[in-house]
Amino acid sequence: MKIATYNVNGINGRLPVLLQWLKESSPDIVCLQELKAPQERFPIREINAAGYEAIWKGQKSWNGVAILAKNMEITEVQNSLPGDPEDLQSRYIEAIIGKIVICCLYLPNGNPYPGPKFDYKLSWIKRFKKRTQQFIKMELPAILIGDFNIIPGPLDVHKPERWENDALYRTEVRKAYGELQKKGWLDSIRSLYPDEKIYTFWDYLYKAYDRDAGIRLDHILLSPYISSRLQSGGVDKHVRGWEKSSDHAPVWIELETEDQPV
Amino acid sequence: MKIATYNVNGINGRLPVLLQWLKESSPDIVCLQELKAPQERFPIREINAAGYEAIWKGQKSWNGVAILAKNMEITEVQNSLPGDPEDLQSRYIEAIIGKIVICCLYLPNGNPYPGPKFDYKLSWIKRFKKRTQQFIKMELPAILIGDFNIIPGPLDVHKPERWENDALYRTEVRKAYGELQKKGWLDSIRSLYPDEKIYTFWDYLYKAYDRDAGIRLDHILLSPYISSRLQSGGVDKHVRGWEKSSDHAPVWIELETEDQPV
DNA sequence: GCGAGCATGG
DNA sequence: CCATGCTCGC
Repeated sequence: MKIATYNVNGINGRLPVLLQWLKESSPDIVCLQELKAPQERFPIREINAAGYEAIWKGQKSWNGVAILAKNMEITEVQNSLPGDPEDLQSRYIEAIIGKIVICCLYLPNGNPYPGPKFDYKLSWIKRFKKRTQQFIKMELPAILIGDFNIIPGPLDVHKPERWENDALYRTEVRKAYGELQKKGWLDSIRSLYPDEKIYTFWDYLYKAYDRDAGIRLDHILLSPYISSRLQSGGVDKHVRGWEKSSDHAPVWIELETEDQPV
Repeated sequence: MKIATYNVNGINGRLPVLLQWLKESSPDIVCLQELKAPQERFPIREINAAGYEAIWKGQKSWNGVAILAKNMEITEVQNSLPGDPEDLQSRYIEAIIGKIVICCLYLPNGNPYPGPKFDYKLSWIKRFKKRTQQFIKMELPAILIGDFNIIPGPLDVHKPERWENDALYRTEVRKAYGELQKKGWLDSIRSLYPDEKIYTFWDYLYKAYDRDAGIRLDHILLSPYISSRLQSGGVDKHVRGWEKSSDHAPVWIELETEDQPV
């Protein structure tokens, strides 16, 4: 089973690219971030026509997340991150698909540091950790997947020194990312490629993609009750080079299907 | 020789459509209106690549006119309508191409009526008539071509009654258009099709093109010293139906070449 | 650089 | 309905 995440940076402007990628990549489950469209302007007809069911949480202009699945029922569990009823940003949607909990997230960017946006990022992470701990306690096969807006370490950034005081690389958020792993969450892509520079985002500015001046922000974390099923994974880097592409590239993993011989 | 006019409604947004039409229609001389681009953002490279030389007068956001020619030298004579140095709108450009004077115009819309915009339209027309009289007096082969923002008569509008108090159809402007003809200027398209409903513009709103609820605004007027060479003409109406088309359609005529037997 | 809204003009 | 140019966020 192939599971992917793609920060589309505008679902409607990105539709041709998204459909092209779905066609060539054929993932079973896809998490999307930065829809940048209100609930009623999600292109459900075109997504259906491409063979996918979907749930989504839209928002005008900003944020917005969705979960797509091919030939599988999607049971929505949450369409916002629990823990703060005043938080109206559409950054989290959670579903059960074929016994797996899928948590699709678009974690706040947090820049500029320091400031209220960074504080919001930290409090969002705190609420998120609380939620993820519930899956650990319940011993559930669960996947945390999406744009974390966290650069985990020096292998995940072209020039680490340029990012020291950036909210994506601050020690506080990298520490939080490390703590998730201590709790048992496996960074699937890094576990498959422990020593390589890997990026999932290249800025539109300064010809960042041409220079391969990227960062790794999009992650797929596996709970201990599913991580043994990890078989392969990667970044569809070439998609970033397409005409009218997002500034992110899709990231994917393959999981062994449950009823396969061990 | 084929001479055409096309109100492109944004030269840069319209470039694919314009190039497609140039390719299929292959006019020798083309007048464009509503470039909606400043002088430095006219896509001269792409126009050259399509086989055309060009002169143009740009303006940020609004107006803007150009003259294109294939395999002919363009000698710019005016890049604004004489008679009012305070008028900064880019609505007129005049050139000599192969002994013919080409006056490319984008006459003010004039709505709402009554008001200062309508007054501006009338004073623009007055200055324009003065200029055109000079060509008559000099007995020159000259062509007045472009978006006149004048509906000449009831054959040129789907529902005349809806336009009675519109600046495009007011008696003042229709009278001015009639006076041009009395001075010898031939409405080439109307002279070829004296009895037909002919439109060159269909509003983007209310599915005007589907309903054929159009108006005729784009005209090609010939001085007495060239009008005998008129052979054919028409409206490339189908272009209005293309994806991402302008709200106007191109209008063209064919002139007998000078050295042909009479 | 490139989304998305909004204002403005037609 | 559409094009431009502005602001904003990343």
